[in-house]
Amino acid sequence: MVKAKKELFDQELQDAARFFKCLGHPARLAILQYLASTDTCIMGDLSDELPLSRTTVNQHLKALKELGIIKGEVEGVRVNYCLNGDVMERLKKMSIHFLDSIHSCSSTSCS
Amino acid sequence: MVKAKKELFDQELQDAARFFKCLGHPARLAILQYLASTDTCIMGDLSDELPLSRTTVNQHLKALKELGIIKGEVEGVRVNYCLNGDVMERLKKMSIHFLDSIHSCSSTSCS
DNA sequence: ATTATTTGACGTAATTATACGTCAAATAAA
DNA sequence: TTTATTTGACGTATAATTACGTCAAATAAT
Repeated sequence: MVKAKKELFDQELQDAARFFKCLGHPARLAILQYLASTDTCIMGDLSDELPLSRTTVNQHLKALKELGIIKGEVEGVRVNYCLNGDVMERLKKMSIHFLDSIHSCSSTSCS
Repeated sequence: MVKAKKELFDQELQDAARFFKCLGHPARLAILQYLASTDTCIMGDLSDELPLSRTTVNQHLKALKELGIIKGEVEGVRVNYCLNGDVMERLKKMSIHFLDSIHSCSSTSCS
């Protein structure tokens, strides 16, 4: 790659793409599902649940944290992870807004 | 990477992740927006519109075609691209279903 | 018939993502 | 105090993505 070109697109598209990309791995979707299913969740719970090592799970958590989709409450040596309701809501709205703005063509050339 | 682990997750999660991943690049979102805005669209139109070379645009089109999100009608030497309404609808439903299934926790530990 | 368009296949370089092990620091338990 | 847990930082190897140029084949235009 000579140069990354993502920054040449509309900011809105970049933001949307970042969110979608973060949802673009089954491990991260599984993490979100697990966090939605429980109140208390530390990393060990996740790496027990997922077929991945602790370090890899940590990496996926980092990606989700960077977008603010999840947050971690430090409790001593442990960190209790949970979803960020506000960001999840924004993410949901953004997805629906974007997908609704895309309506398929109805011309005869598109069978 | 010793081995890809994606296939160890639920098929449903894998499918959802594949769709989200495909939406995870601003160029592909821009392509979808453009296709939604016009009836007739050949690749030259897209590479004029986007800040990317024709070959790169072609690569993104390929990714979208592989998931069935768009389709191309061959018209002589040209290919008229358009959205696949059915798949777009499925994608929309899947997104909403998945995101709705994730509701943030309400415990006191999650402020 | 010759020239111009348009596309997809192929190859390639650079970047990013994925997966994991090891280690040190911090806290908890013994 | 010593030992065990838990986490995040760091490094590393492999795979995938992104971006582009070149080329041949097919069709359209001259």
